[in-house]
Amino acid sequence: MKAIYYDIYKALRDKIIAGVYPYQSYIPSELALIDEYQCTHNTVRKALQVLTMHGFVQPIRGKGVKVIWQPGKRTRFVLGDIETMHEAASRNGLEVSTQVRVFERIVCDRSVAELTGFRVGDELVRVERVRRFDGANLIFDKSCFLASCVEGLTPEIAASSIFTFLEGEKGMTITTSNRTITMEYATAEDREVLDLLDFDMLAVMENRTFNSEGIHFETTQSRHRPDYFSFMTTAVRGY
Amino acid sequence: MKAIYYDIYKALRDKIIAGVYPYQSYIPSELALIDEYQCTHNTVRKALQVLTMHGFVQPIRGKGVKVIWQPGKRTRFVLGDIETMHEAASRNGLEVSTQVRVFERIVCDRSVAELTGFRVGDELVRVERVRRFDGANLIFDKSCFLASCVEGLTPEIAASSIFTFLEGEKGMTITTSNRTITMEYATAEDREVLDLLDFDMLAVMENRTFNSEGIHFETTQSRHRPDYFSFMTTAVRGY
DNA sequence: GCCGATTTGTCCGTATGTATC
DNA sequence: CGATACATACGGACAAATCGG
Repeated sequence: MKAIYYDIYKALRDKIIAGVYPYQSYIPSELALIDEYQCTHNTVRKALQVLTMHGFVQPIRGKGVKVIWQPGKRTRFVLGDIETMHEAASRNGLEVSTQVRVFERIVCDRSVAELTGFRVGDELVRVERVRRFDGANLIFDKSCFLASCVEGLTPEIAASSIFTFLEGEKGMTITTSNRTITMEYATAEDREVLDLLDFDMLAVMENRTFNSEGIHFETTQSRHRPDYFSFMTTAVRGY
Repeated sequence: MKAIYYDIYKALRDKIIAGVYPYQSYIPSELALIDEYQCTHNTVRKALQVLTMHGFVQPIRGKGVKVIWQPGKRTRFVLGDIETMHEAASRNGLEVSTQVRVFERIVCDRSVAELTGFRVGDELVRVERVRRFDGANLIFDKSCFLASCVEGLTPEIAASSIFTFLEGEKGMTITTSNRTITMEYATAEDREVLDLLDFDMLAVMENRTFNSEGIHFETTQSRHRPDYFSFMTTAVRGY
């Protein structure tokens, strides 16, 4: 992302998070931002639009652009943007270790197609990983990747970061991720793999990820122990 | 919303949902859309941007704009945009009835402030509602509204639709909603109020809603029976 | 491998409308 | 009423990626 509007977006976002522009205050006007960043109206507006859709500010006609973001009180694990497990973990000040339980090539049949959204006959790589942090196995990831998109992937890479591998070595760009969050009963397998204490249900987040070609190349089902699950997002009317 | 870009957005979105532009196909090019809607490049692009951020399409440089939306398989209840309980229900083909359990004015103290994000001393209206559909009490809503924003609200209105009242009679515009999804153990009160069967945990969605003035005027905690909870959203990298 | 046509991505400059103060 | 500030749209320019001849 090397666009002017994106630089402005990041600068404003970071100032809001740092408290330079506090909750309920107004950020500088469009005209002031034009002056500061030496660009046009439209470029500033694009930055403000992204800032708005991420829930940081709200523009009010005739008045200004008001900060509506407050620092989160929840510690625990928080998701909501596209980020790797390690990014999320370090943001929470945690060390994650990953154990790869399954790593195999399969051909997509009807039942897998139903679960993952891939087509019957697609060549897939199936990976199951257990995420351990805070001294317990807390997340169970069951993934399928389109084999043609992850050529060269090994169990060793899966244990560190698949996304870093894909975006680095394979030059792929992860773009869109469609998510569904539900709750499910823990299965016998969940109980065997995770440290569930006496929880009998899990927070399940399904993620269908598309690359910059618009190809659906990954479906991951992340099964979280309930006390470590927290998801944040923003909805904006009209946009 | 009476803007050209928004009309284009809606037209394209509806065609995608209707299957006119199926999954993995390309929608008409920007040039074709300019021709069709008699507007400029930029206006079309704004419509495409919104379509992208809602997870319907993904633009690919040099090729076109590809549809990545698939019809959801999940029945049950689905949330994800800003909509009223009744909108959501009718989308799922259900009749909802609402029972108002609590309706009172309170002054925000430290513990309420902690829970809701309002300031100590704010005058609030506290409402508790139980949503019944499919023959069972399935959702327990605990809300607080800024009293100054909901003058004239009655228990009768709360039983039908508070948002319709606010957007209609009071001319308020609901704009941004910051959401957090977690899982919690059911309390004795939950068990008393909801038909929980043998579920001992709930999906809890907290909603902090801002109006067009950027005023945080509502916090609602919706406690869902797990088997009727399903949340969908889209994350886009870069935007 | 090159070139030109097509398509999306970013940005500029301008004009007009609407809401607030 | 005028100044300020956000909202929408126009028209033009060039960059970057893709594809076919």
